[in-house]
Formats: sequence, structure tokens, C-alpha cells
Amino acid sequence: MEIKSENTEEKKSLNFIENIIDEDIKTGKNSGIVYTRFPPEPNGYLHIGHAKSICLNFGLAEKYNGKCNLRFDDTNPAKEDIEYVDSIKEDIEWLGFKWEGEPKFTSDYFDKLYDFAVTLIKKGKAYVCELSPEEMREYKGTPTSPGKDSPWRNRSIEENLSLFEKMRNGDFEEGKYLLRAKIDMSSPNMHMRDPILYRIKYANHHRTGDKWCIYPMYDFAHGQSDYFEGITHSVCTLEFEVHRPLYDWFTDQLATTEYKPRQIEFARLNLNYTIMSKRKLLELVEDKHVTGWDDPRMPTVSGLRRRGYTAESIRNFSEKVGVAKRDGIIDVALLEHSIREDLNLKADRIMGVLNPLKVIIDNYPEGKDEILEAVNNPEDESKGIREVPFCKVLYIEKEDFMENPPKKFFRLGINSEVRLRYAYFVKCTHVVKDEKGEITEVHCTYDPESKGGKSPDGRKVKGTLHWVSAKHAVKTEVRLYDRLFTVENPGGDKEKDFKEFLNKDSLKVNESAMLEPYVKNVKPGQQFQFERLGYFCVDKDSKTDNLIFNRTVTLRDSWTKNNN
RNA sequence: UGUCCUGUGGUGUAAUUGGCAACACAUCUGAUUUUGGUUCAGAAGAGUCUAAGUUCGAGCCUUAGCGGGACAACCA
Repeated sequence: MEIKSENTEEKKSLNFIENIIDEDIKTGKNSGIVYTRFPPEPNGYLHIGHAKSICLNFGLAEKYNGKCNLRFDDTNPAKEDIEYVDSIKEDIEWLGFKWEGEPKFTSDYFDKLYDFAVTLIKKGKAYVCELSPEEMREYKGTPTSPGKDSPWRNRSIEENLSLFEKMRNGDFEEGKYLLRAKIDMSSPNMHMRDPILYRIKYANHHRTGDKWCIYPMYDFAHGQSDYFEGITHSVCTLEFEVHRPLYDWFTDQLATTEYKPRQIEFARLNLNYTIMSKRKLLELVEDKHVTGWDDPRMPTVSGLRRRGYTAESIRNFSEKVGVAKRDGIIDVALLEHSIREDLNLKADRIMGVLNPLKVIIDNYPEGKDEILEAVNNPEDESKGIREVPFCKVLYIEKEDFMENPPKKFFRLGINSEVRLRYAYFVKCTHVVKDEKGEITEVHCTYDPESKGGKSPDGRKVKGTLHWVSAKHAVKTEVRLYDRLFTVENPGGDKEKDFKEFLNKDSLKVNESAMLEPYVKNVKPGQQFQFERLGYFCVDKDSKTDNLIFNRTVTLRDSWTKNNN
């Protein structure tokens, strides 16, 4: 009793899907197997909402010793493209997940699905309909009023069989005929009102080419694909909830054993100050509001990656947001917390000045250089130290100097003393201004005894500033990103287009930041903390002679936050 | 004038199945600090949408309301 807590790892509460799986395992459903799948349509890039789904599906498989397939839901050749297939694979791998075997494609099952359709026709459960789109709408009814039977609903099985075959053979023009399931036109669930199984589409498919001119609809493909692959838990988002009876209807027709996949719906991820709709993201790309799918302001996986988000931070974030069935909006602050938490431990620190202000140390010998030592990462001693050059003329951040500072300003002001990190204590004596009254030089004296930043006589200073030696500084481009939208829910306004809420200042390019010479041989993708400023990563377009850094996120800042 | 889903601090998720509402983020103090970062200590903030009922006891069960969302693409 007294030692019982030893291995009583406090039980982490399960989400509702895990509860369902636990129950299924307990009752031996589907032989206790857990097999999930992530089924993107290759019509756009993956975003952070997909990342949540990926973490969920692959995570479930890992947790329960199961498997997870990657399956491209490619039943609509008009919208899909191989470019998206490739980016999706790349993103999933980057996130750190491995799908079972080869990637699967719904198009792999076109033959099987066709055969299944024929079987349904033979059972009298499907028919060829020739209602026009307008008529279809009319016959379908509305959510609050029942539909009515199609006049083509009672063709003979032979006729249906022959018409369907002609549809497949390309004997009809596009849109002329449809294959529909015969279910119930008066069902309160619109999806059960004789849903469309196949439509004619003379489009070249990115995998099957011109082999088919009829393509199955989502509802006629998804559950069946799950079934063909042996999926046990088919996790999808809430909007498919109303499709579930249809999912079950088809898989019931297919099932010959005890095995049957089960669809479970959860609430998709929403983030404030951003949009998650693929259509809208595509619009931003096409209208050039951003530079591409991987623009660092985009909530896409590739955008976040370029912005400097780590896979681990995204996985942690997905864990933190949880899984449930109620719709909500997550605060981006949680995402930002996740990346700071990760980078605080991983990113080496360097000093860089975004808005340089020249500092001249009057009592420092002209022409003298010194090499100072700086700690790379105070959170990780194994990262060691590096050398930073120091000399008479330096740059500090403009914001770090005020002629008439308010009382709690710990930084540099006339007659005040601060520490230059890893260097010396300096005291400002006077400033030089240009004709416009702008400060152009800050003159200081330094205390030679305080080398390394240690107070020689126990004297304390409140502020520590980052700085860069002017002579050694590397001028670089730094891209400062801010949220893409100015309002919390840009997609939520029924009157206004979401693009009206675009933040005009979401990108500020600073081409004259000064960085310590350590950055000379950085490579794209490398990440750093610029001390006191934030986390930055080397952009993919960065070149040795033309460095480009992206700001991933600022450091938490309790000073500016409380002062404006 | 329908069907389905869903209502717990500012936000998101819990409460091991009926036992005095917990965790994270955000917020605010204070300490430490060669990053106004990190870390540490602490505070404030919900009585669980409403009403009635069952029960010794309800966030969990029942009923009725109310709020939010989804569904009428030959999209997924």
C-alpha cells in the first residue's frame, strides 16, 4: 500500500475515440485489430488541420499496435493533381509518420467498385437515372421536405445493366446518365435519397488516364475502400456524420464476414486569425496574396515548416488541442507556445540587431579587436560556446535606447549603465543627432574590469543588451511575419469576403539587419534564437552571400506587452 | 418548420461511468536570471446553457426548452 504509487503512472485520460477503441478491443470486435487510414484528396496542400488528423490516425495506430494507411481519395479527376500527391507524402513523412506499405489510391479500386455497382444493380438496389441536374434538385426535396421518386427508378435490371455498361463504354455524353442507389427518397437524411453512385466524366485521371469515363462519388468509394483495406476505425471530420448511415448501408452490402469498418467523426481543427478551407487557401495562392502554398504565413504544413515550426512542435500541439466532437476555435497562442517550448531547448542562440543604432565606445582603444565567449544554449550545456568579436563601434537595437526613458526602462539611456551581453558594462555619455533630430550615434564609456559581462565590484545593472560588432557584422535580410488576418474568424463573416480581413502588415522585410559573423555559413532550415528577439530560421532561398532569415515567432515579451 | 451532432473558467480538453469540477494555453503577482527569455512559487477566473424530475447525492441519468453546428454539389 505504501509503495503502490511506484508504477502507477497516472492514467492519462482517453479521448472519446480511444474509449471506443478500448471497448472494441475488449469485446473482440474485428479481432481486436486497429487499422486506421488518412484519406486526403490530392487537390491541395495539407494544412495544420490535416496535421491534427494525421497525428490522430497515425497516433492511434502506433498506440494500439495497429497500422495506418495513406490513401489518396482520387475520385474526381477534374480537381486532382500529382503535384498534390507528392506534397502530401512529403508532409506526412516530415511530420514523422510512416504509412503501411505503399500509398493507396481509391483509383486502385475502380474495377472493384464497378463490379460492386453491377452487383447492386443485379440485386435491384441501383438504377440508371437520366434526370437533368435541375430535375435532380427538384426531385431530391429539401432537408425539411421529402423528395420524390425518379421516373427512371423502376427500370428492369437488364436495362440498367445494359445502360450502365454503355455509360462505362463512353456511349453517352457527360451528364446525361447517372447510376443511383435505390434507397429511400423520403428519408429525413438527404444522403439516403437515392444517392448518386457514378457520374459520367470525360476527364483524364492522374493515375488511370483515359481508362474510365465514369467515376464513383465519394460516398460510393470511401467506405468500400476502407472495407477493401481492412480498415477498422475510419476517423473523419464532423461534416461526414450525416453520411454515416450511407457508409453503413454500402459496407453492409459488401460485408460477408463479421468484419466491418466503423466511421467515427471528430471536430476539425480551427485556429483563430487564420482560415483552414482548402478552397480559400488556394484562392490566396492563385490571387498572389501569398507567395505560394509554402508561404510562411500559410497554415499549411509546408508553410509552417518554412516558417520554422518543427514537426515535434506540431505533434505536441495536436496532442494539446485534444479530440472531441464539439466545434471550437483554438487560440494560435497555443501553437506559438508549442514552438517556443520546443525551440527553447533546441535552438542555438546568436545575437542579431534588427534595427541598428550605432554605439561608439569612446574610451575603447581605436582599432582594437577582442574575441569574447558566448554560450550557445543555456538550456543545453552540450551545445558549447562560440566566439563573438567585439570592437569600438557596435550596433544595438534602436528600441534599446531612449533619451528620456520611463521609470521602468531597464535599457540604455543617458547616464544609465547596462551590460552588453557577454561583453562589458557600458554607460552612455551623450548622443549625436542629425539635422532631423534623429539619433545617429550613441556614445558610451565602458568598464574594462567588467569583461565578459561580470560585475567587477558586485555592482548590478538591470538591463542586458544584445549587440553586434559593426566591423564584423553580416548584413542580412530578415522577414518578419505576423498573422495573415486581422480578425479572429476571417472566414466567419457572411457579408464580407475573407480577403477583406487580410493583414497588410503580415510581412515586413528588413534588408539591413546586422548579425554576428557566426551566421556566415548557415544552411537553409537551420534555426536560431536571436537573443531577446525571437526564433528565426534560414529560409530555403537563402544564399551564402545573401542570407535570408524568417522569424518563426517572437520571444514572450512582458515588457512591450505592458507598455502599449 | 425535418433529421443528426453538440453545449463545462477567456480558449481548448478532462472528471476512470452518479461522489464536493482537474489540466494546458492565455491573464495577473512575486522570486531567480548575463535574454524584460527560461525556470520556480503563487493568484484570479467556471459551480458545468435553462427548467423540472429521479437519487442520500447529478457536469454525468430522464423530460421539456434554449443556444451553436451540419445536411438540399453529377465536390470530398
